[in-house]
Amino acid sequence: MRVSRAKAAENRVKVIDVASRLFRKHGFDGIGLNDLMQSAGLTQGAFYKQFESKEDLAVQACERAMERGIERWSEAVAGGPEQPLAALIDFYFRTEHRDELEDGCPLAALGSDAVRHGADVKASFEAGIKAHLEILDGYIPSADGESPRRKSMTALATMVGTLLLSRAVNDQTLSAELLAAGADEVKRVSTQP
Amino acid sequence: MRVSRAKAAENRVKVIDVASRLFRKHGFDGIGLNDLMQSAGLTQGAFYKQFESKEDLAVQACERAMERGIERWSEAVAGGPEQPLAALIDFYFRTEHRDELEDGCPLAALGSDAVRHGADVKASFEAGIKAHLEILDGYIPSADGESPRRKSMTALATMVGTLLLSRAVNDQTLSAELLAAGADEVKRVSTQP
DNA sequence: ATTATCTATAGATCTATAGATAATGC
DNA sequence: ATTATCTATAGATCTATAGATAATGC
Repeated sequence: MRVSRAKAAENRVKVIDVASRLFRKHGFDGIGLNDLMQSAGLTQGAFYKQFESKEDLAVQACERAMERGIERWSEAVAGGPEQPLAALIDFYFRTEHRDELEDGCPLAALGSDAVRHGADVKASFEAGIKAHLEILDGYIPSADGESPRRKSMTALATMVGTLLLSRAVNDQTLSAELLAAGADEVKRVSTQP
Repeated sequence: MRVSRAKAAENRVKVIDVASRLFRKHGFDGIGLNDLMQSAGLTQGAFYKQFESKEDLAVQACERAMERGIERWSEAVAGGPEQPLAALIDFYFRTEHRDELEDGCPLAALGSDAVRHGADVKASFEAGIKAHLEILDGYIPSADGESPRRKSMTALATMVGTLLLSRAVNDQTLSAELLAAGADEVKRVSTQP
C-alpha cells in the first residue's frame, strides 16, 4: 500500500488544498480529520505521516488559502485594464464572490478563526494580510513620495468587513446594499488625496 | 433540588450571558455545553429544560451579545460629547477593545460564526447590524434630505474589518497601524460630502 | 529495509436523554 | 403534583496512535 514519494507529495498537496477550502467553509473547528481525508481521497490513518497535528494542517491550509486569494486578485486584473483597482473592486464586491465561501477571500473566511488560534496560524495570516496590502499599494495612487499604505489598510479592512457582513444576513437587499456601498467607498478612498 | 421560577429565570439569563461571552471568545463550535453550564454555576443536565438545543442557545446568546454591544456604544457617547461619532471611534479603535474579545464588538467576534450557521442565527445577527447602523445614522451628518445610511454601512464595515484584521496578526506595530488607519478613515467618511 | 497508506482502536469529548431528587406551587 | 436541577449514561464524533500491509527505493 506504499506509494511513491512523488505520489505522497501529491497527496500532501491535495490534503492541504482540500483543507484550505473546507476550513474556509466550515471553520477550523467545524470539520474533522476524517471528513478532510475522505474529501482528499485518503483515509484518516494516513494523516499523521504527513502532518504533525491538526493545528499544523491549519497553518499549511491558511498559507495555501492566502496564495489562492492572491492568485484570484491577479486574475481579476489580468489583461492589464487601465484601472486595475476598479477591476479588483468589481471582482471583490460581486454577489458571486459573497456566495462562494470555499473559494472566496481567505481573510474574510478565516479571520475569526485566526483570531482564536495560535501564533503559527496568526503568522501565516499576517503574511497573507501583508501580501494583500502590497498588491493594493501598487494600485492606489498617492501623492509624491508618500506611501499609499494607510489607504491600502483601510481599503482592505472595508473589503473584508463588507464581505463578512454581507454574508451574515438573510436580507438579500441589505446584503446587496452593503456590497454596493463598500465598492463605492473603496473607489472613493483610492481616488481622494 | 427544584428552584423557584424566579431563580430559574435568573439561571437562564446567567447561561445566556455567559454564552454570549464565551461564544465570542471561542466560537460556537469552540466551547461545549459542559463548560458553558459550569461557567454559569450549573451542571450540564440542566441545559435542556432551559433550551431546545445548542443552536437555540446560540441564537439567544447572539441577541444578547448584540444588546451588550449596543449598550457599550451608548456608554461610549455617554455624557453627550459635542462629537458623539468621534467618541465612538475613539472607543472602537482602542487597543483595549481589540484585546477584549469576550466583551468586545459582537459583529467582529461572531461574524464568521454567523456566516456558517442557520437562518435563525443570521436573523439575530442581521437585527444587530441594523441596530448598529441606526445608531451610526444618528451621528453621521448628511446633505439635506439625504440618508446617511450608505456612509453608515461603510463606516460599520470598516470598523468590523479593521478590528478583525488587527486581532489576527502577531505584529503589534501592524495591528496598531491598522487601528489608527481605520479610525482616521471613519472620521473622514463621516465629515465628507 | 523502509515507509505511505490502510484498518482498527484508544481515550477524550460532544450533544442529548433518562431517571432520581427535592423543593416549589397549587 | 409539578418541575428545575442533579447524576449518570447513551451514542456519536473527535484527535491521535498502533500494528498490518504492500509497494517503493536502496
